[in-house]
Amino acid sequence: MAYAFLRKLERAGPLTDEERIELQNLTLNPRPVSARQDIVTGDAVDRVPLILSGFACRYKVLQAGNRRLVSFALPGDLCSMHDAGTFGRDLRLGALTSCSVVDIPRSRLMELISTYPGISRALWWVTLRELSRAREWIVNDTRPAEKRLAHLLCELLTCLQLIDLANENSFKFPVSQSDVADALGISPVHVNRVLRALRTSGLATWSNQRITILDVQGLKAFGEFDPGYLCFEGCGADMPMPSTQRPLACAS
Amino acid sequence: MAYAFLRKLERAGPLTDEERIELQNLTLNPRPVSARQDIVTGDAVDRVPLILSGFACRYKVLQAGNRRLVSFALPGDLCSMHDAGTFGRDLRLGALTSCSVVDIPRSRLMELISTYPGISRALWWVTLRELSRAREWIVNDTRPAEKRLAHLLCELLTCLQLIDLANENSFKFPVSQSDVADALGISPVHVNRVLRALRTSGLATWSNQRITILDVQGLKAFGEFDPGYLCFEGCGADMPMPSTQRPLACAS
DNA sequence: CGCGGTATTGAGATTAGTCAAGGATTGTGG
DNA sequence: CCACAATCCTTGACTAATCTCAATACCGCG
Repeated sequence: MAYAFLRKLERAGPLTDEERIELQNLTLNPRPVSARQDIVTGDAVDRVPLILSGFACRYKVLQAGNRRLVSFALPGDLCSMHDAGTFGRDLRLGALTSCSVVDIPRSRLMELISTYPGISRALWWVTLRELSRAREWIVNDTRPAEKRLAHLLCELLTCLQLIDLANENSFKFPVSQSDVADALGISPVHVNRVLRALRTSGLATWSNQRITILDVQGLKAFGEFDPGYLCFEGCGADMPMPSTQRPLACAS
Repeated sequence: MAYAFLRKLERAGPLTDEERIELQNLTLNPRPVSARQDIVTGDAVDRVPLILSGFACRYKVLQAGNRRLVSFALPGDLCSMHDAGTFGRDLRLGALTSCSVVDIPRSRLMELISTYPGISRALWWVTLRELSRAREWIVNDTRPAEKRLAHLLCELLTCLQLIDLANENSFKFPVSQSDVADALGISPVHVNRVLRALRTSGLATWSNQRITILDVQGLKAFGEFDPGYLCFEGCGADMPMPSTQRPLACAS
């Protein structure tokens, strides 16, 4: 179950066996969360949720009553780690499908960060990646709906491939069109229409909870998708990093 | 000139006199950048730009040729500190007005982070704040244009007040409506129309490069502006922080 | 089989974009 | 200090994108 988590963190840079084991130990005793439920209820700032399986999202409910997702949370994603407390208090974390979640004590995470440079670096990387992705979503919001959806599908494909939840050109996606609408900031009806347009163009299809990209290169080009913002290259060897004990160093 | 910079960083938590002096020393020898010019040209990853005066922005140019801002950079803002290198390579930093900028050697910043816990914490805070703001911009993108602009004006007022560039209800804003359009993801013409609507509603005016909020409470309510996402409360005393030497601790 | 949620489609309303023109403002050089 | 150029602002008319409402079809599940 910890596979996706480790797989993802190792993108930041190599982990030692010891670090891997410590991280793996964090993933014991998961709890189920059923679809459409909030994963964090109340002000549980002392625990950091880690998604082990299922699709979740960070979101906010606007005054008009509509919801806007600011990011998806996929298996292996550590959520609201740095933005609980005074940060991101207004954002909620909800399960889109039924999920398996582990609540990691924040203090335990702190210990690991203080002890293991690799873990410190990895968690730094997670945060910077979030920032990069958030900004890409802002940019994506200025594209027309069709490109916007194309871009999102490419992002999902790429991120799910990383954790072996997608093959070369398709992935299971048991999420409603309404959820995607809230992720894109457009209406559910329009999602449906745009989806048809992509199907008609021979770019992608979505049926039986499975999204299939018929023309991967074509969809990426159309959606102006450049995976650079996903920071899969990790912190990079060219980055100045005076000491792995200093998380900031990793990214600066 | 370092006033805004220090003022801002101290929001994360108190700095010692020594830390303050070190930070102040970073702001020597600024260079001018004229309006409409990129502040960082080429791949100058070894230097971190700090805006001392003027309005700048992080932005990206889309395939269609239009530009989208992902954030403003105001006096005192340290830019692309953590997202240069592999992070945010596709984002550019441009001056909206003529600016005064200092290029801080990245290595020097690293030294300070490793040496001073207060500085380490402050720079961590800067990053998390950026994330929080980016997500708020995503949310704002789903509001209708009028509310979107209202929200932005509230954000600007609040952020500029912090560095004494705004009084109770107005601030100088020598930026074009086109720039605001790119920040909101709407057309310049529509910005103008929406502006008129706000004026007609008696909420705000913009003339002579000065934005005046006629009804601060009204505009905030209309734009659904809640300053929580700006993280002005800093890292908070309630946050677990095992050691100030560990930047991650501050925010987690 | 029937029910509830979801998907799909159409028609009309609304929001926002584009194009175009004229007016205002700013900056510059004589 | 003025004239000019350039940019920016403002507005109107039209177009395009998207939303809302509503009806129907589909699907999984009990």
